Amino acid sequence: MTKTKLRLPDRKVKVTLRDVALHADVSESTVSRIMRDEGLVAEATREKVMESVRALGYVPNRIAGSLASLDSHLLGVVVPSLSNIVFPEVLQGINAGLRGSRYQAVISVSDYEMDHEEALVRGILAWQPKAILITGFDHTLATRRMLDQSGVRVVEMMEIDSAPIDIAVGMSHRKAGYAAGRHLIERGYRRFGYVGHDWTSDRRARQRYDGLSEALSEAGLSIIAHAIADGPSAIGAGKRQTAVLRSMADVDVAVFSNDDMAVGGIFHCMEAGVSVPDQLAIFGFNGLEIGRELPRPLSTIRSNRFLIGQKSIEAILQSTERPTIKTTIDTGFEIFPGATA
Amino acid sequence: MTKTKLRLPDRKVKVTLRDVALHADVSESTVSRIMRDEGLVAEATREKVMESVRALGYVPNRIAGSLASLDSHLLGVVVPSLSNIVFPEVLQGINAGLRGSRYQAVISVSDYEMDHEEALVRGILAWQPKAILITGFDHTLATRRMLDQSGVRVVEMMEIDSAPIDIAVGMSHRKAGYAAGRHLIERGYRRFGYVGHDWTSDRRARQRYDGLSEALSEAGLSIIAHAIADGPSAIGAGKRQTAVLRSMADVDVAVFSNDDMAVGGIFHCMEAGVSVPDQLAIFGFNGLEIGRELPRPLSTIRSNRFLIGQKSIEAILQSTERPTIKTTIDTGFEIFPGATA
DNA sequence: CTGTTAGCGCCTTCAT
DNA sequence: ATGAAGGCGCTAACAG
Repeated sequence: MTKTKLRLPDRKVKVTLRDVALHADVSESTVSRIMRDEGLVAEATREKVMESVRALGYVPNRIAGSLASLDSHLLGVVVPSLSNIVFPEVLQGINAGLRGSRYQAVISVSDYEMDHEEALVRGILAWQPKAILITGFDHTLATRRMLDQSGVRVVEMMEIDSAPIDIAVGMSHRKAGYAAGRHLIERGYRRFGYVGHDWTSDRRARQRYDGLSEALSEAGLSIIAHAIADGPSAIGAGKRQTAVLRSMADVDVAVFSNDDMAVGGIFHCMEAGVSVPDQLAIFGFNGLEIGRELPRPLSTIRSNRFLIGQKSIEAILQSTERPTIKTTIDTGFEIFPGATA
Repeated sequence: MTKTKLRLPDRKVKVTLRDVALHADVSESTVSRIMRDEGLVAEATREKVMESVRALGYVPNRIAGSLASLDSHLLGVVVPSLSNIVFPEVLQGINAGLRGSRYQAVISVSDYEMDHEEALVRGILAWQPKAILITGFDHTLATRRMLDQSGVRVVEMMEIDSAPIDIAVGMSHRKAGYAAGRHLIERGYRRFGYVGHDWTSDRRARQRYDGLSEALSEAGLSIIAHAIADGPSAIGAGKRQTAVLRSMADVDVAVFSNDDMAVGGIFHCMEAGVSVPDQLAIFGFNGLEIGRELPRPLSTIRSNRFLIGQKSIEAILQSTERPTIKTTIDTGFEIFPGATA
């Protein structure tokens, strides 16, 4: 038996930069430069090396790379949910903004639990991201402190009614609620009902409600009946709570916490033979596709979810160092008159 | 001026394991053990160290940790889209399955572009994940080779009609289409129309169509009219194509590529005053909430998206080493009779 | 129960 | 245009 050093030769041996360097008979740094196409390299050398790369099936190890360069090229993203379609839409905007850049988003879902969010943020920071995009202003104290002290860029998405840690990108939900109120008052509605879902986890719905109340109050009006579902927003919940609302008071318009709930309201009216908007007007929030395609387009407020994601990325890429001044970016909203109110 | 060594003392100096060790007057490995709570440590030492951790605001660097331990605890996930709600639902299942485990999912979106998917997979593999969950069986040759050679666990999600690289978790779309056909034939329908969307990016819709055709063919029937939208599935597209279909032939049932399209069909009928299912029956696929809450519940086939995500994680966690045998997990489907067909 | 010693795989000066 | 040397921050044996 020859004196060969024992190795584990089989398939699973991961091939490293060094293996490529040996195979191509150049130094590791040359291979490194080529893999990152940075610095000058002779065309002949490059080809020789790339051949070795292919031959060995080399895949660079970004973990080692990030450690050495102290730059992970990672962005952390935290959203509360994926079942509410608005958040996937924000993610699409993020994705679109990231195309072509060398950054990579790492998405986490908090399920509307602030403690879980805290754990997620801690876990994300451990990956040394260049930035964190998080939903809203509601975080535990520890989360806020971690984000602040991390020194990385922080975008708080969806709303702009508070002071951000670094950057806020979104719209004023309070103003949206107010605008809805003004709009409906001008259209002659006076007997307002409200159909909503659990506010404890969705403070922005609450803010819209507050804005609505303010507009009504200024006009000497108020919301005369409320029907609130326990759980998250959903079509079925909207349907059931609309029935509840109608049994409570004779309202001429129902304002919903969002389009999902409002679509449920429409379906209830269809089933109950209630004419919309003559007997009951319906107003939502978000501007989802389903609302637009209903036989009678849903009256609602369009929020620009995709734009929020996109602008967030733009803001970060503009400068990956956190400046001393805080930024707020208003992506606006727009009343969509529709035909249900 | 005293002879102090110049440092950059300000906030941004990242604190490392070593800083904590020095501060607490223990060795680095002790701190390391405590941070990972692994191995035995005296309670007194632990507290002393944790105090230093808090005092310094130490956040472990997982990049360095992963490099040293050769274990990233990362799972790569690739879905084609987030706008089609079924994929967020799969992600929720993944998330649920991951809760409590020490793995973290990194999600990427291919936008139904196989070349982009290839780039994503390459990028993910560079992070040395323990597994990759990818959608479907349609990948570029290079993607397939990378996945195969990587040696990591690979789950191909959503469908099970082909041989997987490692694990397949999903349902037979061909059988679902076939079942829909049988069901509708038994209910007496004979003049079949089909409303669909772009097949090139959604091969599973095509498989359901093939299954449907097969069932019809066995009964001596066939699809007598097709209306296909160019773009992706959407309510609006379903609505418009239903109008097209009705102008083409006098069908008594329209089978849709999925529930989004089918809901559009329902809306078209409402607007056009077409009675469902008497004048036109409508059948979808997926079993989305909206279908169930319609005044007349949508007849459809329930797929178990959440379960697919969950089972995929289970399969991986069961053994993070790729075995030689391939596994297929059928998450099934179920006809939901509804009231539109 | 705690410390020591080597790396993990790559990048970044700095030479040459 | 290329190479050599020294880390990046942490973990993994092994001692003790």
